Amino acid sequence: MLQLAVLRNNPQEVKERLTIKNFKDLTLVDDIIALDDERKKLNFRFDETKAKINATSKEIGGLMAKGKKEEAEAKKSEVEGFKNTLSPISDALEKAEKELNGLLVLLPNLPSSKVPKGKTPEDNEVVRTGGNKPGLYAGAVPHWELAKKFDLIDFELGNKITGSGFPVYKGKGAKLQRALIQYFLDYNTAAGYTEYQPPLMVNEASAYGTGQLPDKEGQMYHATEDNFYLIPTAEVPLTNIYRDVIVKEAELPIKMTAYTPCFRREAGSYGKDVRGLNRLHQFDKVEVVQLVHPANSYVVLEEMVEHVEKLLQSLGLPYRILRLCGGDMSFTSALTYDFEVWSAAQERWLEVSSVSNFEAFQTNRMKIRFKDEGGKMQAAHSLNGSSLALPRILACLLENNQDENGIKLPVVLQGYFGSEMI
RNA sequence: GGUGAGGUGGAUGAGCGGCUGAAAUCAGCAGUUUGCUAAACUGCCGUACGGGUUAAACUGUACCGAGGGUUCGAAUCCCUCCCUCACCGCCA
Repeated sequence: MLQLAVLRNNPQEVKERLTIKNFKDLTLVDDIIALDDERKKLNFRFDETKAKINATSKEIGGLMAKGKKEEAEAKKSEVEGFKNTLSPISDALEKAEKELNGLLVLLPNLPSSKVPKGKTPEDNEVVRTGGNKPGLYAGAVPHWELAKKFDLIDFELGNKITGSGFPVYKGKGAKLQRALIQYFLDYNTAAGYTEYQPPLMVNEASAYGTGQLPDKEGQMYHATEDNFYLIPTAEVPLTNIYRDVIVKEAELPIKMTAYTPCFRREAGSYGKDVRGLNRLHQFDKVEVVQLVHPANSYVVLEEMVEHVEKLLQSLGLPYRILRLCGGDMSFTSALTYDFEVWSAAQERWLEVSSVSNFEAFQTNRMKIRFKDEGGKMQAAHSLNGSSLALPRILACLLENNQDENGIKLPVVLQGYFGSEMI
């Protein structure tokens, strides 16, 4: 949620930046400011009237104590009058506040100045690439066939137990998952992130806090009986750890990491896009989240990008880093880098990580704040990134490293997995 | 799931329906003094939205788990919900 002050101080600039994000409904900005003016007026009148009521009520107390009943009764009817004028003001104020909030959450975050203009994924900017695309041997096949050949993943079994998009990992496949998770977490904690094991379901307030609600209601699994949502990413519980918390300036940056399964209903496409591990309803991911001082957030963003990049390098996967254009960015982000790895047998890039700076968009809504040196309350900035999403990493590891003898694992995983080859 | 107790400021913990935005203690911050890995004393020490000011000062309103209600007036009474603790039941 954008800060009202930002809109009020510079509505023209806000509109220009929203346009970069391909946001069309610019009159919303003016509507919000007008509504806020209205709210202020009502608020003033409300306070004024309430002050009279409070003062008069106090007098009544004094009069009663002195036994001056008649005067007290007169005051009572006076208060009665104030209350009658108050109630329409109070209703209007409540309505204005609700409307204001309702409109405010419709505005996406402003893109940072680095965001390229553009509307579609084609307009994303390739920042850099790394690694080499492997030349595959003649018998190379896509990962879903490798999964079957080596008995690593049973997709049909998942269909039976739950439904499509819920694969069953078994044997070496299951162990490789565990190895990847362990490696990723160790890599993150070595970089100073504190490991967490958060709940996999969150309440409404948490889903609202990170911006999944009200925006993406249909994309989350909803346990209606208890009104809990299955987390679509560890970002939700991790960031919410600090919801409504005023931290000390010296505590920043706060660095958190967690492995969790992620659940996404993903109303979506069919065919080759969702084949095998490409897109799932349940998948594993290790996430990193940082809460930082606003002055540092863009430096930290670059650090996080580098952090994820080195992780990909250590796995020996060819990758590219994209700076997302305005039209392809998420609602909440100010600047996002996507990481894609090359799936050699499918001959396509697969997104495996997304690293974003949200500036104060999430923290403003969640009230994650700190007191600066001048004693002023400020919203911290929040960032997060995947390090990494497992399924597509697994797909690329299998496809890119296959040869006549099997599948060779990168050195960094061998210790965790217990052998060099599948 | 059942029964009972309870949810107050960073923490502990008071709080007859008006004098309580909230005692006290601890922690924290600033200063004074004695002086030296510290003690004593003094002051400050919640958040949000307004008014006001060049900026302060000053000032209004709201908030004592959440939402309703009673009342001239509610942290204090009533209702609903949420959560915590204890005991019982069930159980990995």
